[in-house]
Amino acid sequence: MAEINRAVKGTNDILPNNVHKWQFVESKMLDTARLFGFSEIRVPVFEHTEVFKRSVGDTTDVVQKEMYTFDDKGGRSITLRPELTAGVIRSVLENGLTNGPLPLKVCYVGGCYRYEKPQAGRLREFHQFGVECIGAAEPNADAELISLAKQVLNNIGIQRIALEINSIGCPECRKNYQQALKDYFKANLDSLCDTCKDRLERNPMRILDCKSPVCKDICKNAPVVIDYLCEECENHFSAVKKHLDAAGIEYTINPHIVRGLDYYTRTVFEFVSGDIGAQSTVCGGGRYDGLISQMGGKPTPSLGFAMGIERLMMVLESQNAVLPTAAMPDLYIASMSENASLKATALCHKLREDGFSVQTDISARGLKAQMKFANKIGAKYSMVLGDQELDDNKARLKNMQSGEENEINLDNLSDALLSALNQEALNTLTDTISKEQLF
RNA sequence: GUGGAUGUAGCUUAGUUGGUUAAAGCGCCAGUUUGUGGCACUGGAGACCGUGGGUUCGAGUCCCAUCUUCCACCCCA
Repeated sequence: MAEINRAVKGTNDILPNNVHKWQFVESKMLDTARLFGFSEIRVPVFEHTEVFKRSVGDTTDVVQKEMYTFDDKGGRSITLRPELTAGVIRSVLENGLTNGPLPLKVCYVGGCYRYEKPQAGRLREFHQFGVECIGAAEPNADAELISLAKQVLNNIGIQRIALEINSIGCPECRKNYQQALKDYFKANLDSLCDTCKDRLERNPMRILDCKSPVCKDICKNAPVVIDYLCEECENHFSAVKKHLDAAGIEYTINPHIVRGLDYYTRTVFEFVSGDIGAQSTVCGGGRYDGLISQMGGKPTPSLGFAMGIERLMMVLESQNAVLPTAAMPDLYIASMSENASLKATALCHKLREDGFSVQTDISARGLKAQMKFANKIGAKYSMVLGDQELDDNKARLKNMQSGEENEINLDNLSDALLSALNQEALNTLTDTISKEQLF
């Protein structure tokens, strides 16, 4: 098939028949974040390439082989954001937001771009919801952030989700740990898989993440970060755990969580789902105390997380979560003559001004076809306009579910429709209430 | 980047050992007393069988290449 009618590899369209699910999920996310004091921030889809190299890390896979980078016509090296933290921090610094009251709490929703090989839960364009809390050093900030993530997941209807936490320490204690790791793995060098041999010098912590059975086996007895934390990091981590306990949030400590982005320090965490295949991390985040100074700001302890919206959608799908259904039109007006069509136009205009969702025939179809259409689009009410109705200035408002009809005066259409819809809503409400009372 | 699977109407699929105008269901459009939807019936539109080569008298069926999609590695959300 020609390129012109095919989406780029690894990209997805969100079609009208399920865009409401996205709208629901995104608005829940932003609403929940607001409860914790976070305001939305919107930053560009692309940045100077350097922004990502500096923050995400020059040696990471994301920067080395996954970025969409190009020169613009002015000769600037531009990169499509592979994640949003970097751009958000850039914006925060550029606009002097750290000079305002701290902590600064911002959140975002947006597309990210990574040149990867697509598979389940992995796309080249994907969407993240995330938050950044800037200027908060205390351990209860970490716990608050995790509790926000947890509540977001709850509020969109995710079930069976596991929280795993770890501390990877500060640059100081990590130095010792990495040395200990290297020593340990060097002793087992021959048994390691090839990729892990490479990792040994570059980033030994990644070996802990390896899925190869042999490496996994070796890792069982490897030194654990937590044992190498300096006193401050140790205290911080145990305080985080206490606050999580206080909030009643369950977690397991997974010493193998090693975030792939360079900027993380101390607390790191993931929410993992067993329902969506190999790409099971649905939310990842942690503390990045060094990032802001790395980006040219004053040292400012900060933290954040990001969630993959597509992956969350997959979890919801596989858990058969009940999402709100799309809003249906309130009324469909069928018309049977030129004059009726004119009247329909006038009525639609008025009703829409009054805030109703109304449709009428714009395809010159016969009455029967119009009714079929009204049915297919799920109109709650329908109304037929012909010469008779125009003469009487009256029509019958038909409830499409029950088939009941009520004669109404066309001058009072808005009021009649409103009270019909209200009655309907009331009925379903009392219906569900009486059902609940049965139990 | 590596590996495995896949590709026939909008969707889900059938297509016998290669043999005329490639089927079906759903969906779409239109009709079944010319003023009323959901059910039923009838009809219609819609496919260069992913793409490009090759083998053959003849290819949706066989071979090669390429692309897409899916799954895993890797990496991450």
